[in-house]
Amino acid sequence: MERSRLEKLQRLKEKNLAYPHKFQVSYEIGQIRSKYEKPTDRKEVSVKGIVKRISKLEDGYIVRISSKAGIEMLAMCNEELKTGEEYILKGNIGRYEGKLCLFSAKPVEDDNPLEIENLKAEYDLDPNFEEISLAGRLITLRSMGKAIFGHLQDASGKIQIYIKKDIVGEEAFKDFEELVDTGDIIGVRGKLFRTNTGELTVEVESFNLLTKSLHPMPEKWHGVKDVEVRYRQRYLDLIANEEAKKIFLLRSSVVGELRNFLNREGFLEVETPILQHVASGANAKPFITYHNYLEQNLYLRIAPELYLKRLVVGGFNKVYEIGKNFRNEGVDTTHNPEFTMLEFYVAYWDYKDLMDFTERLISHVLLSTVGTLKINYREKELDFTPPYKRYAYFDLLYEKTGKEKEFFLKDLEGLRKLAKDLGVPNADSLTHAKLIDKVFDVLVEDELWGPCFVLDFPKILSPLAKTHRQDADLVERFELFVAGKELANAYTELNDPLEQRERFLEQLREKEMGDEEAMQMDEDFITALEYGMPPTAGEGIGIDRLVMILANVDSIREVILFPALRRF
RNA sequence: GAGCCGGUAGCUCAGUCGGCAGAGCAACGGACUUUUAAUCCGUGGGUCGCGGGUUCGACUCCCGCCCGGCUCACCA
Repeated sequence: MERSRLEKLQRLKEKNLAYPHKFQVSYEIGQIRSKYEKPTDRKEVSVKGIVKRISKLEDGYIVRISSKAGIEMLAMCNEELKTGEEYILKGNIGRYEGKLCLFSAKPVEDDNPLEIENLKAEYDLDPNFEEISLAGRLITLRSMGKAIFGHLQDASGKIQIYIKKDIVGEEAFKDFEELVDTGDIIGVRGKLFRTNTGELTVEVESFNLLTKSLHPMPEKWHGVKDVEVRYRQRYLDLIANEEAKKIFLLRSSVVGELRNFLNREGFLEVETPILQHVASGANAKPFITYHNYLEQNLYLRIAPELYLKRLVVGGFNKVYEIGKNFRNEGVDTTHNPEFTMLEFYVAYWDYKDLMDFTERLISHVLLSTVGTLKINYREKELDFTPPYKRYAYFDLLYEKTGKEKEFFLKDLEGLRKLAKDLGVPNADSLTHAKLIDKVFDVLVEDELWGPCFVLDFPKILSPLAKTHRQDADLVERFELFVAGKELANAYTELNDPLEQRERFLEQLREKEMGDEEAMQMDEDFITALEYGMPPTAGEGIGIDRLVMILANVDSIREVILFPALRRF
């Protein structure tokens, strides 16, 4: 804690001004901005302006340009402009932190450019001295002597405040100067106006310090870069780094739109146990915990699958759950020990119905969050316009190796040799199923860039999927691949309890042969199947990975608010 | 778990060959009533991740440990 701030807090306490219980706000910051700032639809325009200030970003420059009369806006530009020079800039009109901004701006010759005033008149409305009260964290302060400017911020946006000695009075002005720091949370009451440069601003008539920050804020220009601070103290990341905040707002709207879509399609949202007696439904190592009263070990679920299918047995024909799964495995850029999955099940559908449905679901999420089906990921385009390409599992392997399905399923030693030649680690000790999986991984997965379905997996990889109607070696299963990563996994569900028991037994044999991730037998689930589960299809979608793709980030930690880290 | 890279002021980062620990922002004092990465003048601020070792002398070289990043292995 910083000593000067503690001393200020002490004085606030003496004046009985510290930590008030309530401050009435008339708007959220983002609300008042959207009331007076119209959406821009990215129209291409040319604007005339004088360059006032240039700031370098990682990629290009952000430029403040001004009209002759001093009205200002921003421009994002890749070319280096000269301060003080007048340019005509052509670009797409948008907003950056609420301010009008010309994106992809390029200097051009144009005999009929707009004035900044024209754009402002169109998109930025006159607040007409509306009386409002707002609160937020004070993130910048610019003292001019007898007047002070600053910005208040919350997750919805930021807004400028203007504190004038004449207006707030001698004593309040002195209090502000002596007791308020950047980082404090303050409430203001006053009139909305626009400054000479055109920025929406609260002319403060009175203010209250609501909460003192006892630590200085991260640096305003560079933000917080240290990932240890960003992940362990995510609140600082959210305050200081606009990009980080945007990712989590995006994540929230993705999850919201998934719910909207599924609810509209007649699905029922349910919650199933996270503490389970049997860790099954996926191939993974579980976390083990202990329940004192029950006097037994429980597992944190590795998947909700077997419980959701029990609900289909119970007559809930369309169910879904969005929730955490827990897997006691490595941590890296695509794996966090707890991660969020959407799983849904539909009675009387098969996996082909699910492919069509997946295309509709993804389309809905993309259009309602990022607003387009074509996005850039890692410098390459991803086009989610349906239909996605569909490839049969063994066709992909045949293309790469010239070998047919029989080779992979029957010639274990030949397969083992192929795996070794491909450099698959521990090829000598892997089980048959693992070998196929690894070989597919090495040969094919990275190349599945555009969204595509891989379908008809070998049965030995899929203990819960129904045998293929045309080929007893296969199951009716598909995975959706995007950017070389598995994004969704789905199949026609195995609903024959006798066959399901055999498949579990096969898994137990795999476990004995050294596959630690082979599935556990779930007798209670088989009992449920014995009562009869209708023909059903089910699917799981990794929410974290979906958000990674939409946010164009390559680490799962960027889309999880508090990712798993070692205790410091 | 292995290999490589990193940890220096509240934040972002420099620190040469082993020779007094640096800048910008933030903070503190002062000027400034439409500024906006405000500007101008001045001041203070360090367990150089932790612990050993080498050396007259270590942020710097060596060893061990902690934390993180990337790559790999396991996994979605």
